[in-house]
Amino acid sequence: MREIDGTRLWGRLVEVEAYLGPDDLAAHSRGGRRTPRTEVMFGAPGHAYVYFTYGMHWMLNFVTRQEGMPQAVLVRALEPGPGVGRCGGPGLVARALRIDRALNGVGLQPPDLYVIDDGAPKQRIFVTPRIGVQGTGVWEKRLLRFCVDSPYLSRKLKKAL
DNA sequence: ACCGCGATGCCCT
DNA sequence: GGGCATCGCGGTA
Repeated sequence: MREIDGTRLWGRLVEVEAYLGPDDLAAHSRGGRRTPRTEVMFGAPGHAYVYFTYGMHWMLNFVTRQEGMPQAVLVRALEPGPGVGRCGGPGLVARALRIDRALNGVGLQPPDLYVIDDGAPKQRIFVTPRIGVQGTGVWEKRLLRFCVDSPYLSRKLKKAL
């Protein structure tokens, strides 16, 4: 959920991935790498980790663990709320919700960026391996992608199911 | 439907 | 200087 100039921009979480640094070889924080980019992940939970990749895409993550434990959840797909564009993929999520470097490190609270339980019915959660993490040994097989059955999943995940 | 590839800039070695 | 937690296009079926 975001509130920009009094208007709400939101989507319902349908697909996420966990990155379990420092052990996780697919995580930016693997091996305890603490760099200007990964710094936010080493901080307190409940903050946004936003990074830039492929020269054009921003990725939104939520820091999840206590200080010093650099783990985060990547938001891969949302069911778009009213007036929100397609969110089926992490790059599209950031574009649709107008997320960029300005949100890196911010605490998850209104109005800028936050998460709520809107009371929607609970759904069964499916797990699959993560994609785009080749070359990470056992970590590319771990079931660290979590999703619900939804028409708004990312393209690659639909393929994996 | 599937696959291959180019875009494009920043991070880290 | 290599590679990247991606996306959409254009080609082949």
